[in-house]
Amino acid sequence: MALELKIQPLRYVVAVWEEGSIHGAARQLHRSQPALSMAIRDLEERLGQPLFEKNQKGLLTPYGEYCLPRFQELIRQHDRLGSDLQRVAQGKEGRLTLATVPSVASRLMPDCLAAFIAEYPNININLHDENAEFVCRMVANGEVDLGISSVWAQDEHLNYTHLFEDNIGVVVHRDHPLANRDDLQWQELKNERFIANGTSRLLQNTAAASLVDNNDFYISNMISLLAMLEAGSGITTLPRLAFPVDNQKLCFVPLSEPKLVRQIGIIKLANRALSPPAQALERVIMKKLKGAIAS
Amino acid sequence: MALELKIQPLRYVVAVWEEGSIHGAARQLHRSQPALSMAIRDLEERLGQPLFEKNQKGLLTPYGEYCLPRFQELIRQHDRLGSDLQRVAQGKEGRLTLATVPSVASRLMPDCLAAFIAEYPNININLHDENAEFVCRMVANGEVDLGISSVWAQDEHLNYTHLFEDNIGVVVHRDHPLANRDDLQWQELKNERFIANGTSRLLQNTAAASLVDNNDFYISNMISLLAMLEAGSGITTLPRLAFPVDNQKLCFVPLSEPKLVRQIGIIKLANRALSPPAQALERVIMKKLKGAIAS
DNA sequence: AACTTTTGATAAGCTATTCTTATAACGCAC
DNA sequence: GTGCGTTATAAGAATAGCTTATCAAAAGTT
Repeated sequence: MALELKIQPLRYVVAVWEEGSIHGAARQLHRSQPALSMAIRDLEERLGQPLFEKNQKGLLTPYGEYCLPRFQELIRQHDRLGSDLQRVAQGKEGRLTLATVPSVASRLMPDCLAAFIAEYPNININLHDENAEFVCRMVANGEVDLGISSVWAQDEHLNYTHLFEDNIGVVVHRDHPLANRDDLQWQELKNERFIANGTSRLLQNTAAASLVDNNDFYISNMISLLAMLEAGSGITTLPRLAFPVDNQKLCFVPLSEPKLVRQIGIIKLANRALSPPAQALERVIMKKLKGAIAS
Repeated sequence: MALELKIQPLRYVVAVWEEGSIHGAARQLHRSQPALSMAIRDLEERLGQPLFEKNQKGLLTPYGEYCLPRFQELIRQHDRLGSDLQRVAQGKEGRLTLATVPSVASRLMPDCLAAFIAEYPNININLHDENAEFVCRMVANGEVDLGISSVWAQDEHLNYTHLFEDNIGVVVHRDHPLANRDDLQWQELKNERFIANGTSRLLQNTAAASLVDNNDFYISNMISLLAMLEAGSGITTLPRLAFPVDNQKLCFVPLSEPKLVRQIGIIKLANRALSPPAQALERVIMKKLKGAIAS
């Protein structure tokens, strides 16, 4: 009942019509003449009507005239789909969504994405910056293809690929007595006014946890936080990458005891393949950031 | 480069997705499980990306999710085209144009077309009535698929299939002295006022030609012609089929010397196949009219 | 008109695809 | 682990699609 059409014989019909003869079409398609003869005869039999007038191939029957544009239409749609799927498969086209923590978004992504769009100019990119927890959640929910973050919580549905470590240190005003030190132990901060921020939870469950625990001064916004510190109103901790490189008034001093790092890596869904553009971006990121050291 | 997609494997992908497993899909499609496995793997390789997550078939990769609706779309278009072409090939759908002489159009076509549309209700029919010359010309020009007419002129591009003969006779008022005769010889009409009409050229090159030749009274419109005759203002000749059956005031008397007939048959283009609906109508016409005698 | 050239049809055989059966490997539940 | 349900793999059969060779028919040439 169904009548299964194959694309190839339809091409033959169109070529014969275009060339005006089976021979010419066969030459153009790099096929032998009987190949076309037989394929077209088979198609005609399956349709139940001849497409070409007998004794004068190249001239369509009325039914053939009805069929021809429809054949061409299906061939067009087929070919369009074929090349579209191929471009998407190769990551040359499509949509890419990713989420990173703000420091990565502002310090590392510009370079990565520049390299990416140079190679894949037709990808629609969507970059979210959120805190580590939210990045993981967006990946887990499928809201983004890829995340770059520290692991927030062990989640068996998520897969973490390590990229580099980011040292955590203390941020103080350059006039502060602790400034210009090469390293610090957390106990030296006991009497400082500590301002917690979004990254402070990295101290939880570490030796320095009490810095945060005994504290109720919290500023989430980075700009406000820095302004506060620049005013000399306290100190905070930040991962090095989150500390603005060109800041004139503040100093970053690594913590040596305990030495604290946040692990930055690629977060993706476990047991789930990446979309082709995401695969491509992952390759770029791995090449650029694998083993990099925040500076 | 091109990437040739075949419809069948696309169906497999859709079925696996619908059924949630290769096994289920294979059962539904009456194929073996490896057939689907291999076809899908081949497709994935050709695309360059997996469509299904490994270890959990039935779950699409992001790329697979991109592909699936497009596969379905192409399959839909393919199937729609297939059934459309099949319906058209069987003459169940399409467009049919034909031209006949007016007498055939009004006396014979109603029956024929009624029988035709009973069998082929979805054909768009277009019936022209024109004189024999014009019918032939429309067929020759491809303006209509089929003509029913007498042959106007020998034309090697046209093909004539005889259907029946139509006697030519004299039409007179019932009060006329010649009325109620069984037959007539043309000489008996010499002194009558002869009104020529569109069918009078059938007398050309016959023994009765002088009836028309020596005459300059011509009425093309059948209604006007009949009104003229009913008023007793003259006589004319008509093929029997062109004489209205239920006319109360006029009589039709066949010519016996010379016995004149017009040949009515199907006119089509030589060396050209008919459209499927035209083939279907031709069958109906042959069955209904072949050898019929005009009465 | 005979001859060559061009074109399409047919037959036989080869190859690649596509399917089947049989069997192994895997993941999952118990 | 064992057992069940599923998928992957291997080997072989069926078929679809192609090629070469050949013939027949039509069209163009001399």
